[in-house]
Amino acid sequence: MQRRYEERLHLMESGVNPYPCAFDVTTCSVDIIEFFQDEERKPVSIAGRIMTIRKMGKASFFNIQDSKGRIQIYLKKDDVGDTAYATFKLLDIGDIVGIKGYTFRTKTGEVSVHAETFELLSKSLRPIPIAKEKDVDGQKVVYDAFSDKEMRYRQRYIDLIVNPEVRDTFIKRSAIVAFMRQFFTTKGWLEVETPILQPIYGGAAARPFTTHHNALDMQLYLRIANELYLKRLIVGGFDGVFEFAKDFRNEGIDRFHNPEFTQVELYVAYKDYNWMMKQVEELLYRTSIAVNGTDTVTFLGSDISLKPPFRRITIADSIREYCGVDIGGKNEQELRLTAKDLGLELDSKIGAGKIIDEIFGEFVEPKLIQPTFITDYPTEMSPLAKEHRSKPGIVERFELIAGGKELCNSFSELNDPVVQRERLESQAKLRQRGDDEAMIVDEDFLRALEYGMPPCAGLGIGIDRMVMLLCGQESIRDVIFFPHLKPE
RNA sequence: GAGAAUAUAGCUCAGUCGGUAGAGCAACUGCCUUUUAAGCAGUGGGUCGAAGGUUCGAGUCCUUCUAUUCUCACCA
Repeated sequence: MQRRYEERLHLMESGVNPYPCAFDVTTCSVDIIEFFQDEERKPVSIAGRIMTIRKMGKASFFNIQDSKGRIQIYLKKDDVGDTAYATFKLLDIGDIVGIKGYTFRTKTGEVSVHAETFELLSKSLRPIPIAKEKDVDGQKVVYDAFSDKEMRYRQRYIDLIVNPEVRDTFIKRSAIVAFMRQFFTTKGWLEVETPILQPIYGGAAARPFTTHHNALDMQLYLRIANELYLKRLIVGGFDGVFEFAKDFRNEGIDRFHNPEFTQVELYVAYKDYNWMMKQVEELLYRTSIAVNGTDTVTFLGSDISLKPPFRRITIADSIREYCGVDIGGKNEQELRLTAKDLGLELDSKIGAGKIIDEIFGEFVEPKLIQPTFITDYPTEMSPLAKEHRSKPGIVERFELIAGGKELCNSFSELNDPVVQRERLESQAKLRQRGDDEAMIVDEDFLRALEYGMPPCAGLGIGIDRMVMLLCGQESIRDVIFFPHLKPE
């Protein structure tokens, strides 16, 4: 590194600006290769980072990498002159250069750029890890790949330079979000923004991050969900609203959880959860086709088909199917015994709904690899969902499970302000008993409902998990640029 | 929060029974005008994650700490 600092000074002394302002780029690596025609000496101007250098005395080959890929450059002393060639010899892997020249094919058949002039665009002072690759029978073999996961996450910029598949994943993530946004927008729904700093957090069962507003001298929370604000907008008269939202939950970290994560929430007036299931099927299928060109993805070693319709089964039926026990009509005590028979150790504080959720999460969910709508949850587990139109004690709610993990959560939204108040107040009681994930009574939200909210279907989709599924990535850290790590 | 594993050169990794630190690539110096893991000859490069301890002597054994990875718990 010391050497490179000296080189930078040396270049400046010899009249080369190591950090010029701009360079006129006319094309990119993959376009040159794609549109190459042998008879043609097409003039090009291209820029990128030097990734390999092969010096052979008075001529050299090197590869540059731009945002699309790599291309080989041929540089000959006779063409660029003694001074320029001497400057070239001072360059390092990692430096960013601009080249003007023309396209040609080498003796060994590689489409390349014959440089006529080149210009240093940015001097790199730190060596980047070099991964060399070789074609063996058409397969790319990579040697000495930059693979230390901690460094890859801490210094994602290097990961992106050195490991092209990482870049591809994030490009696909962007395409997924762009497609979903277009999907929602063309249906006529409005993209909105709601507060991240909230005086009362709500909309989910989770522990929040707290922060403090100095001027107002008040405690604020980073949102755990945006549900209650979006429903206020439905009260306000919008037919459909959605928000791609960073949410924050103060909980453990593993390969499915990051403390900040992205969720899209959607609320559409006059619809119910049955309608929403169709929307989810259509959305997943079309997104997969749009970004992958196929409706099948491979995740954790399983082929998953996203072709509608997805299987639908009630949570009670799913437990009957996978555990062979019937939970229908059982009270808390009976459910507790059932769970014990299945071998589950349960906290004595949790109620009937939570017991069902535990049984489901332990024995059913991991087995649901193909996309499956689990429907009709116990009311107790779902304080914001509307009572089922025909089944007592049950709400109109579904979760979509795929690859053994929850991807979406949705319900026919509860819009009876009196019932909603009762539900939140019983949450408050759970809270007093020590359940720090129980919800808080949000008086303004209840006031909004009292003015009248139309029937409404709501949906939340975990974007990170959806990207994992569609990209075949097995860790959430591989679909978030900068996953949370402890400080170095 | 619990358990297991890992931490050695810029990167990827060896390092035997405790005896003065090794390789490939990268870097540096030569040679080389169509190479592609370019080649050939030579050179330099280390607080062995941190702090203690045992020992004549520690990369290696012991203790504590830190970070990461994986699994489990909580959660989406």
